[in-house]
Formats: sequence, C-alpha cells, structure tokens
Amino acid sequence: MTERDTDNLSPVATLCLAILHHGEATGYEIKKASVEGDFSYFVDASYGSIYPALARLANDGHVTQREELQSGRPARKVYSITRRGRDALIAALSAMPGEDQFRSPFLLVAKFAGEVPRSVVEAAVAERRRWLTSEIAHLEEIASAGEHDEAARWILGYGRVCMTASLAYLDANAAALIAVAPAPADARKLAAE
Amino acid sequence: MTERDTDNLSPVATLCLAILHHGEATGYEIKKASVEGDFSYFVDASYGSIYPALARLANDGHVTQREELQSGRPARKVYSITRRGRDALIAALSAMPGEDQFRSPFLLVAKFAGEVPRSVVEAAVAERRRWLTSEIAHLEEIASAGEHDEAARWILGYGRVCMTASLAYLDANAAALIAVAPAPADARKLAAE
DNA sequence: TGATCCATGTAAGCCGTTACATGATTGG
DNA sequence: CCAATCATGTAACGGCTTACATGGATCA
Repeated sequence: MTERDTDNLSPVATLCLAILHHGEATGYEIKKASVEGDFSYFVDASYGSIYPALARLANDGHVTQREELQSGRPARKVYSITRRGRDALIAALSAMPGEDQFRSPFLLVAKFAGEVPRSVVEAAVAERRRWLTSEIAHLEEIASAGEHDEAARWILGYGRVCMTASLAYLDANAAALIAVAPAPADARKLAAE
Repeated sequence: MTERDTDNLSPVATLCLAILHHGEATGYEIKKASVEGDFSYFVDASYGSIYPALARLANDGHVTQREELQSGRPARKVYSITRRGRDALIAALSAMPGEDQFRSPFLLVAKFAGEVPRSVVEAAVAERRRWLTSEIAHLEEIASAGEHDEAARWILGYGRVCMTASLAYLDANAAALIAVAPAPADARKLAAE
C-alpha cells in the first residue's frame, strides 16, 4: 500500500491551495484574497489558521516555500503549489464534503420581529440592505475589473443573482416586516407585559 | 452596578431560547426543530452542544426544567423559557452579532470547473439542483402546514425567493458550466499535463 | 428481525478565533 | 501625526462535532 495518504485537507488548507492554484502568494495575501476576492464564499480564515496550515502544506509537499528578504519587515515567504498540491486540491474538490449553508442572524431577528423593539427591526433591515447593496456593487466591480475565466464569471453571476433576489424581496417586503414590530407607541406594552 | 450580567449567550443557547420562546420542549425536540423547522437558518446544533447549553441556561435561570418520568426511557426533561430568558433572547437579538454568511463548497467546485473531471461538475450540479428542489418543496410544505405568524411567513418567503433564484440560475446556466469542464474525451490531457 | 424513533448525557479532540508580540513604511 | 498597510508567527481559549454509553418501543 504505497498509495499516498492524500487529502485530510482542512477547509483552510483547501482554501490556501485553491488560491495558490492561480499563482504564488504569501500568507498575508491569501488572507486578503479570502476576504476580498471571489473566495469569500468559502471560509474567511484568520492568520492564526492560515500560517499553520501553510506550514503543514509545505511539510507535506503540497506547496514549496521561497523566502524574499526585506528590510524592516519580516521576510516574505512566498508559497507555490506543487503538482502534488494540485492533485490533492482536485481530489478534495471531487470528494465534495458538505452541503451549502446559510447562516443568518438577520433572519432570526426577522423571525422575532413581533417581539423585539421596532427600532431593532428597522436597524437590522437597513443594515442588511446596506450590506447587500455594497456586496452587489463589489461583485460588479471585481467582475468588470481584471480578466476572469468562464468559471469565475459563472460564480460571480450566481452570487449576483442570489443577492439581487434577496435585495428585491427586502425592498418589496421591508415595510411589512417593520409593521409587525411593536409600534413605538406600544413600547409600554412590552414593558408592562 | 447591580445590572444583570445578561447575555454571553452562545449561538446554540440563543437557538434554544428562540425555540423555547414558542413553547416548552425537550433537548431532543430542540435538535429536531433546529434541523427540520424554519430554524435551520441559524445553526444546526448537535446533542453534544444542546444538552450542555440547556443545563447552563437552567443554571442561569433562563429556563426552568420539569421532569416527566417514563418507563423504559430516560426521563423527559421539558424546558420552559422564563421571563429572564425572554429578556436575554431579545437582548441578544437586539445586539445582532454577525453578518449573514454563505458557505458554499459547491461554488468552489464551480470555480474549478475547468480543472476537475467533467463528471465531478455534473455530479455537483445535479446534487445541488436536487437539494434546492427538495428544500423549496420543504419550504412550501411547512408554509402550508400549520399556522404561522406574519414574521414566520416573511422569512419563509425570503428563503423561497432566494432558493428559487438560485435554482433558476442553475437551470439556465448549468450547461455552460459543464461545458467548461474538460470533456470526457480530453481526459488524457489531464493525465498527460 | 433489524432499523428507526425516542431520550439523555459525557469525553476527547479538532479547528478555529482572539489577543499578543514586533515594527518599518506610506498615505491622508 | 495617526492610521493603515505590510508581514510573520504563537499561545490561550472556546465552541462544536464525533464517538461513546444505554436501551425500550415501534414499525416495516
């Protein structure tokens, strides 16, 4: 059984390989890509998980590491994916672990719209609208700037469609949700209950 | 400063209170509700997190506990939310911790559609379509069955709109994505590279 | 007769975040 | 002049999952 003990890639390791697939990068750059780029759909990892993951990947031969000395700053450690790393990435992708998932604190607030102060519902709706709007703008921006392959455009489109639908629903129904919340004048009701 | 040390509610604790807000329940029932009901948007917690959370909530006076002895089974421990628990829930909701988030392994596969075997892309698309379809059906089902308040209908509608938009995009663009993947005949390309 | 439902809980361990430690350079 | 950017890493702590432990009743 000389079969390589492939994968066992943690989500963060998978993310690193995915980003490195496009070209070499440092831990710092990977963090940025995971927050800003079109990789934000997966995990947004912190340094505390990226650096150890990178070290482990280097140890396992999934990436190679090259140091670039700089004055006044710690040496840049530039990582490049290896053939083995690519294979491991494709294997991990093909294995396809989990279902997609939404995690929405906003919807929990919405569900209790009748119980929380109206101002809270209004704030939550406003916040979410702001977020969706900026996210859509951001999507358009990265779609127009820089060249993207077919697949990248595809997922960008996917994101745009979902968020646009969200926003449309929100715009059409925000008033109805806010109306459910106890009116300011009824504040005493809550206090009295 | 006699102010109560409110919240510090973990996500799972918040979920428990949210479910108990509608009526008393056991840990077992909470687990089910978190997986099946319209609470699946938040966290789907396991027993290993629910039972300790419940114990802690009881300890903090957020819930009360009543035992129902049964033959052949461990005693049912039925929890009810208290006034303090309700307050803590509303406070936690009003604090509104995090942004909503998508976590999509599917989109990662899609992003690498050009690199993974076509069969993997096809499987991922099929799996996702199946999931969206059943999820939408499930939403319709719980929407029609049982009475729901305005807010519950609102979030059900929100989910339906998002997923319907997802599905529509998928149906319209699945072929394009699959076309990006290396055709079966080109399998040697991958092996040769 | 074998799986699934009911029903509770504990212990180990993974995986990740947060906070800390350090510090020059650049832009507003 | 202050904030942000660049740049790497460690240590402590937290929360959740997994697996374990137990076992009768019900349904196919």
